[in-house]
Amino acid sequence: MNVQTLPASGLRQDVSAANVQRAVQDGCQQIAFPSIVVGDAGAQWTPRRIRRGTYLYRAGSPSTALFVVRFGCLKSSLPGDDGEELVLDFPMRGDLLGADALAGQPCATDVQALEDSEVLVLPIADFEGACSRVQGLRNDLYRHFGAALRREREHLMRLGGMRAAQRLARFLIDLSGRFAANGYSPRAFNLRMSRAEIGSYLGLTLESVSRLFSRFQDDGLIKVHLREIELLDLNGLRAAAACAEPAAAWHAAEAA
Amino acid sequence: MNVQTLPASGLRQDVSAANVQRAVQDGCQQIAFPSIVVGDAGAQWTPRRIRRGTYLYRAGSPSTALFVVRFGCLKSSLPGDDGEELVLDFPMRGDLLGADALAGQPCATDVQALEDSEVLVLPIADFEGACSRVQGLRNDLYRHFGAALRREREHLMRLGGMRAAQRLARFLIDLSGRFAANGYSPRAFNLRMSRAEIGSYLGLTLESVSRLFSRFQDDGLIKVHLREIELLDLNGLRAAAACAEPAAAWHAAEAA
DNA sequence: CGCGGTATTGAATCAAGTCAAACTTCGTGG
DNA sequence: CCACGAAGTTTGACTTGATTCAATACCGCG
Repeated sequence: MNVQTLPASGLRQDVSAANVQRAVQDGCQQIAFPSIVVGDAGAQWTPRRIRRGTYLYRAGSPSTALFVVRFGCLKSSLPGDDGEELVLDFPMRGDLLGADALAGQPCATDVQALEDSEVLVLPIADFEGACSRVQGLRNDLYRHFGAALRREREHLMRLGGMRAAQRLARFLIDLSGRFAANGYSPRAFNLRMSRAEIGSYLGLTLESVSRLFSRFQDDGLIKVHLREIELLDLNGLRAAAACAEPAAAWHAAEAA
Repeated sequence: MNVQTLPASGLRQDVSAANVQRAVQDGCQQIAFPSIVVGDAGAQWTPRRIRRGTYLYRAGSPSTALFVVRFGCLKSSLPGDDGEELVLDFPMRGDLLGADALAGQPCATDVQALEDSEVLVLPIADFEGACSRVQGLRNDLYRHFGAALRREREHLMRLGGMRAAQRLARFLIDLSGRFAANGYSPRAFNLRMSRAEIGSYLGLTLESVSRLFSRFQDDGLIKVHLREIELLDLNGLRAAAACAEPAAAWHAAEAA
């Protein structure tokens, strides 16, 4: 098992396209919580709905529970001192939230639902008890932490050493994989987030994001209209994601 | 206790300047492992020296242990597919390494000593046992994970929404705090890393880093010669770190 | 139908990257 | 001990990718 390989997951086994998408380079985001699914004594987890636009929690508020996203798409962001927010992640199915609770720290981020979503809640008070009862919960947790750190590293890589086009291409491939793992099509999906939010996440301005979408479309890599997006040329996208030379491979197609 | 506040630490109590430096904005990097220091049954931790330039572990190798840095300064980096490395962090005293072991994953990063260093080693096989024996170890671990995530968030912020000068200023302030917490002077210290490594860490080129050092020096904020650095005007640096407008406050001093 | 929020597009600017050269420091070996 | 070479650093000139400012277009909704 190497870095790219994912741990076997009970959560994912019902998803048909998962295996295909697993290969889409950085698939690290799938965090499995088999112990939750198997469930038995894990009955402590209670579902909770979050309507679009509402917050699961806000930065600074006391952290009281762990959450696992069951479905939907959220946004976790760091509210900047200047009013501007910095988008850190778009948590989706299987992602864990509220880890600050374990450390006994107040919430460090805002978490808002980008669409109607549902999370499973485990009050932190019940955590130790649940751990001793549910075999594997703690291991799942460790795995999650590892995955979260790896995910952030990926993100750092995007922000640190990549061109704008690369970042966006990777982002799309990444999303494709995650949506696929959630049972949606890996080729055509619906961006839950605005250009501004994508920009913040990728360290770009919303205008740059918009421009790049247009350029990708002109190059025949994608078809995009507002938040509807279709990936036409996965390989081309991968090339754009990998290639430091934007004028190379996928640009040649421009002439055709 | 809020986000900025640090947990009480046995590791730090002998350090005189610590309290002063604690205030230096994002002091989150101090991860305390009181349970190690208190030690008693935690005798499982064995020290290990790492000479400058040698690796503690390499990406891809099986992860066998947890490590806590006792002294020295290391570099953890993601070896890029293209040969270029991406510097993720400069672990120092109190920082935990090898968390991949908990998740049962192979090492994801290279970790190399930038100076002669020492780490404490806990073989992963002994981990559960140590947890049950040493009260608080698991909590320390959770705290560490929380801190690590918060630290990465900080880093993301730097890379995402900040100008080059801001990033470097924050980096210096950050380093100052960490060195201080390790018993060194917060005002004058020795950079353990090259310009290229700083650049990689901050998402800049080495030339940009060099230029910015020169500029800070011209503006009277610092004095720098090779890797010897002295912070002359902490407040000015903080202003540079905070201010999105590089031409503002601290630039006025240029005229004087 | 008109309005507000979101997205696209264009033109001008600027920060940072790239390429290249000179200089310093340091370790090595003649 | 000094000369040499390698590695790391500084600085300059130039290029360019991305931001900024601003105008226009579009979609959804009351």
